[in-house]
Amino acid sequence: MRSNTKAREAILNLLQSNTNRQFTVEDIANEVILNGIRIPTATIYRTLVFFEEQKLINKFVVPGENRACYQGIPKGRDCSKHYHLKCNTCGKLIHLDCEIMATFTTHMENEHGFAIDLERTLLYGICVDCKILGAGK
Amino acid sequence: MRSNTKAREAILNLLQSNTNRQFTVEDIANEVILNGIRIPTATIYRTLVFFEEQKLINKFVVPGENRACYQGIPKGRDCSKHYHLKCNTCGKLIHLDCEIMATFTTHMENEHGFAIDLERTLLYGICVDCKILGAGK
DNA sequence: TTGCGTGCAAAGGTTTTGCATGGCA
DNA sequence: TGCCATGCAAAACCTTTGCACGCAA
Repeated sequence: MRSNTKAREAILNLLQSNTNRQFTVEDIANEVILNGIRIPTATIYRTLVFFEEQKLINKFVVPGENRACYQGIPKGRDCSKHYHLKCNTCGKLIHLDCEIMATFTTHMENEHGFAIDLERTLLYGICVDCKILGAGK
Repeated sequence: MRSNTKAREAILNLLQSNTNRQFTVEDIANEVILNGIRIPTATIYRTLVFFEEQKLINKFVVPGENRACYQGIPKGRDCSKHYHLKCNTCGKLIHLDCEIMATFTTHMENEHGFAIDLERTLLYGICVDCKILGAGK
C-alpha cells in the first residue's frame, strides 16, 4: 500500500488544510490540479476510500444532497472521542470539546442502554456565525 | 392533491405500522404487493417525496450505505421535538423522550451558540437489545 | 370531463469496476 | 522486476423525469 503518490498527497493536503470544510468529489476534481491536469474521478474515489480506511478523513451525506461529502480529520485528533456539529447553512464541521458531553454519553449508556457511536453521529444545526448573519437580514 | 390511492395507502400503512424500522425503496417494492403486482419504483419515489413533504415520514442516509432510507413517523408524534437514536446493528429507530435532552440542547445553544436541528440529527450507536445479543456471543 | 396519480421507459447523476498502462521501490 | 496506483471507458446503481394512460371526484 503506497500512500505517497502525487495524487494522494495533493488530495489529502487539500482536505487536511481545510478540516472544517466538506468536499464533494466534484470539488476535489476542480481544485486539485497537477501540472494542469485534473485527477480522474475514479482515482479520487479510490483515494478517498483509502483515506477513510486510514481514518484520515470522514465521509458523510448531508440530508437533502444526493452525493457524499468528505472532510479531513485534523492531525492528531481522535474523532471517535468527541462530538461533531455540522452547520446546515455554511456546512462547517465543528469538533466539539466540552465536558458536558461525557455526562451526556454516560447518561445515554446508563439510563437508556444506548452506546453512542461518536464516529457516525453528527449533530446538525445552525452555528453561531450563521445565526448572526441570519439575524442581520 | 389526492392521498388516498391504493398505492399511497399501502406504502404509508407499511411505514406507519413499523415506525422503528427503516425501509429502502427496494424494501418497499418487495413488501408492498397489490393484487400480486409490485409498485413501480418511480411511483414509490414520488409517493415518498409526497409523504416527506407532509411530514408523515423521514428520509435519511445511513453512513456506509449509498441509498436513502425512509421511516414512518408515529401518528401524533412531532419528531422535531425529540432526539432520535439509531442502532447501527439492527437499524431500529428510537424516539427518545428524556428530560436531560432539553438541558443538553439548551447548553449547546447557550454555551456553544449552536442551535441543534432535531429533525436532521440522528444519534448512532448500539441499542440495549443488540448489546445483550453481542455480549452473549 | 378534469385533474392528478400511475406505469413504463428513458435519462441523469454518482459511484464502482475491469483492464491495460505506468511509476515507485 | 514486481507491486500497486492510475487512467480511461464501461458498467452498475439509485433516483428523477417525460409522456401517455387511467382512475377518482
